[in-house]
Amino acid sequence: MFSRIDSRSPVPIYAQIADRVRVAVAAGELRGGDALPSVRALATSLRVNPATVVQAYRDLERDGIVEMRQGAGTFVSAMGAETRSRERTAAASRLVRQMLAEATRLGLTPADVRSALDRELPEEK
Amino acid sequence: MFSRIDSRSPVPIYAQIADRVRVAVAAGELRGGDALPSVRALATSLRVNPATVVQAYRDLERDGIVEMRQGAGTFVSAMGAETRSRERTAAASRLVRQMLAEATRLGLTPADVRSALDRELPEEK
DNA sequence: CCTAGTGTATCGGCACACCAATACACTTGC
DNA sequence: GCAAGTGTATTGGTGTGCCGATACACTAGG
Repeated sequence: MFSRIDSRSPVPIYAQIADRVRVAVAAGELRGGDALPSVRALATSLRVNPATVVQAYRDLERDGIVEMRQGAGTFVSAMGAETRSRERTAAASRLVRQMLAEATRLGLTPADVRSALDRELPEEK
Repeated sequence: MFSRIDSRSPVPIYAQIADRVRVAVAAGELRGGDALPSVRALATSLRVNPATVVQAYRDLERDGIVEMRQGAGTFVSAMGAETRSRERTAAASRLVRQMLAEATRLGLTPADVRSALDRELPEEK
């Protein structure tokens, strides 16, 4: 599950780890209550420092994806289906708002962004 | 034109300067051949180091927005209307592609992004 | 020419993100 | 209880982006 970690990538290792968990949860491979690898186990497995794994897990906890219980382990938090769906739409909105702000920063209009999205996502049903 | 520069902002000063020029050019306030403030003049006006202004101008030059001529000054480069329009669409595409990459990084689908954009931009004709 | 004004180049400090190392505190299971 | 395994906290090293300082090279105008 954590096979591909690139230490030379510009995206930090802790982000790569957290992203793996995110997509695994989003894809349903990990469900509420499932245990994640322990900080040490994952760290030695990835040839990485435990603190790096901790940072990844803490980010996930801040976003409500997992819960860290001292002495016990780290587990993906149980979320109802509609809560999860709401989280997805909220994340998407944050992303889009941030992009729109960047667009106006560059002198682009919302219409420019919309047509660009239509261009990048042609497969529309 | 450069009245509002926030040195405590997380976005770097050189980016703030470059952005000002970008929107001024996009809005038509600056046209091809117009001279920008000299590196030193703008630097002292903003209470900023000349090298910071240089970095902003170099970024603009890399993007083809301006041309720096040693000993002469910095001028916005003359671009045909269709060239400018092509630049806009290219910039918008870059932005959207980058956002889509981030979205998949978070386990979101293109459909999530599209519906989020529809939600954020309701005024559509 | 040559001076004043322009961009160019290089160095250095500062802050911060990233990550390794190490010692500490807690929970579980026997 | 207590040992093994878990998360927690602190410290420090390394790299890099940001920006200030200073000296250099070129171009215009008189």
